[in-house]
Amino acid sequence: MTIRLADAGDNNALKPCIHDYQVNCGNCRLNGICLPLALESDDIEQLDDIIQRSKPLQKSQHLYREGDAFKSVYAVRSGAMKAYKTTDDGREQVTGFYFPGEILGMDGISNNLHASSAKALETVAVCEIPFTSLEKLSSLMPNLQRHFFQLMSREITEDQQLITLLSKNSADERVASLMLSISTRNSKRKLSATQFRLPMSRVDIGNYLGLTVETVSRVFSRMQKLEILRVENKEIRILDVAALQKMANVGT
Amino acid sequence: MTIRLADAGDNNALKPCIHDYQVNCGNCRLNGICLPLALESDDIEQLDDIIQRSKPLQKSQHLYREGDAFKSVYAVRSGAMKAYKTTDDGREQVTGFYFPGEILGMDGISNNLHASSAKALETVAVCEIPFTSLEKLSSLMPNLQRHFFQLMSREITEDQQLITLLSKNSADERVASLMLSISTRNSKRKLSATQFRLPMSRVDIGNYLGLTVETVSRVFSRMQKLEILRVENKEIRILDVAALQKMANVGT
DNA sequence: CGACTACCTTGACGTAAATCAAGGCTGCAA
DNA sequence: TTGCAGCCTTGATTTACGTCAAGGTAGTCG
Repeated sequence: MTIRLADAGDNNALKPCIHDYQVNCGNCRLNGICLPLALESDDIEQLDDIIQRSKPLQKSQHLYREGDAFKSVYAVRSGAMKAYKTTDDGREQVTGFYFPGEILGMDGISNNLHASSAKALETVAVCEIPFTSLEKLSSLMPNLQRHFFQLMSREITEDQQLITLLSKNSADERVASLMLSISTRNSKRKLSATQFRLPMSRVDIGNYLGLTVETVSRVFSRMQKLEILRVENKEIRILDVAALQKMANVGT
Repeated sequence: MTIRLADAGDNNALKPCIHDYQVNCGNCRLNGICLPLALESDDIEQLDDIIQRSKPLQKSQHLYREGDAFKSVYAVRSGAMKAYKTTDDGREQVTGFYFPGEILGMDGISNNLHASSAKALETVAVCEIPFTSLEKLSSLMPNLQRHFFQLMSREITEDQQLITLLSKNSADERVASLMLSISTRNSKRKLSATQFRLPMSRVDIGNYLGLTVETVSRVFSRMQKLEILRVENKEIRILDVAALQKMANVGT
C-alpha cells in the first residue's frame, strides 16, 4: 500500500543528490535487476545523466500508444504497467506486464513507431531512457551494449515462452504459469513470493493468456477449492507452491 | 528447384573473390533485406570479413540445439529453417520459419545459451556471424548497431503478432495469415507471391500455429473448396488474394 | 448514506478444434 | 515391380473453453 513517488516534480533543473531518495541509478534499490546491471559506477553515472525521471503516471494513463513516434524505452520504477495491442476487430491482446526494474518499449525500435500501447495499472513511476542517447552510450560502453542486447534477447525468449503457453497449454496451466511468473519476479525484488496483490484485472489476465474472463475466474475458483492458493479479490496467497508448479506443468 | 550451394568447401583458407559466386555480402542478392542493409560499401567489407560461410546443411540437420553454447547468429542464404522448442512434456513448439535473408539465433544472446533449436527443412546454406565480432563491429559502426537493434526489435514485434494470432484467431485465420506471410516474404525476395512450395510439413505448420495436423489439413481442404487457393501436396497457388486476406482477418 | 459503475463469479448451453480411427497418397529402396 | 515408411486427408466422436445470462461484490462520488 505504500506508494513511492520519488521526485515527482523539478525534473529537469534538479541535479542528482544523495539526499534525493532514489533519484539516481547508483542508489536505486532496483539496480541489481535493471539496466545498470553489470556497469561500473563511473559508467552508471553516465547512464544516469541521460535518464529522465519526470513522469509519474496515474492509473489507466498511457505512457505511449501504438503508432506513437518512438523516442525512448522506459524502466518501471514503481507500480505496474501493461503493454497491449488492439486487434483489427477491436479486441485487446495484452503482450506483457511490467514490474519495477523491467524495461518496456523495445518493440518500437524496429520501425521508429511504438508497436504496442503501454498503460498504467496503478500509480506508476518510470525512468525514461532516450534511445538515441542510449545508442551513443552503447557504442562507448561495451558492457552497456551487451546488456541491452541481452535485455532485448530476453524479451524475445519471454515472448516465445508465451507463444508456447498459448499454443500448448490448458487454461489451468496458463493461469498457474502466470502466478508463478509474478511470484518469481516478486522474489527477485525482495518481495514475498507467496503473497501479493495482482495489479491487473481478470480481463487483463484473460487478454494476456488468451482466455475469457469467465475462464480465468473459474480457474481461480478451482485453484482455491484445491487449496493451491487463496484468492480474495486481487489479493493472492500461494498455499502450495509445489502443487502450483505441477499445475503449471513446469518440470519440477 | 535450382539449389545454390556456393562455397561448400574450402571455407577457412579461402579469401573472398569476385569470381566466387555469391561469396560475399557485397554481391549477395539478399543484401537489400539482410544484415548489410543500410551499410556503406566500406562497412560491408568489414562485416564481410567476420562472416563465415562454411556450413551447408542437409535436410533435417541441426544448426544448433536448445541449450548449446551461444556463439553466433546466422543468416539464411538459401533454403529454409525452422526454430523450435521442446516442451517439458515432449511436444514441439515451432517458434519461427526462416527464409533467405532472415536472421536466426538471437534468442541465445540473453543467457549465452541457445533458447531454441534450429533445424534445416531442406538443403540450407547459412552465413555464420560470430557474435563477439558483431558486438565489436557494432561499437565502431553506429549504423550496424542500430540495424541489429532493429532486427532484434523486429523479432519481438513478430513474436507479438504470433502471440495475438494464437490467442485471438481461429484455425482458418491462422493458416491464412501464415500463407500471406510466406507470400509477402517471397515477394520481398523477388519470388512469386502467388505460387510457391512450402518447405515445412503440415505437422510443422500445426506446431507453429498451435493446431493439430488434422486441423491444418482440414483448413487447406476448405480453402481449396472455396477456391481461395490450390493445394497440391506442398505446392501452393494462391487463387484469390483478397479472399485470403479476408479469411486472415487482416484490415483490407 | 445510497446508488452507480466496474469488476468478478457462477451456471447452463453451444461450438471449434482435439482426439481417435482408418485409409490413401508419395517417394524411396530392394 | 513390390513393399515400406512417412506424410496427408477425411470422418466420427469428445471436450475444453467460449458465449450467453444472471446475480453478487467492491470501490467511488454526489
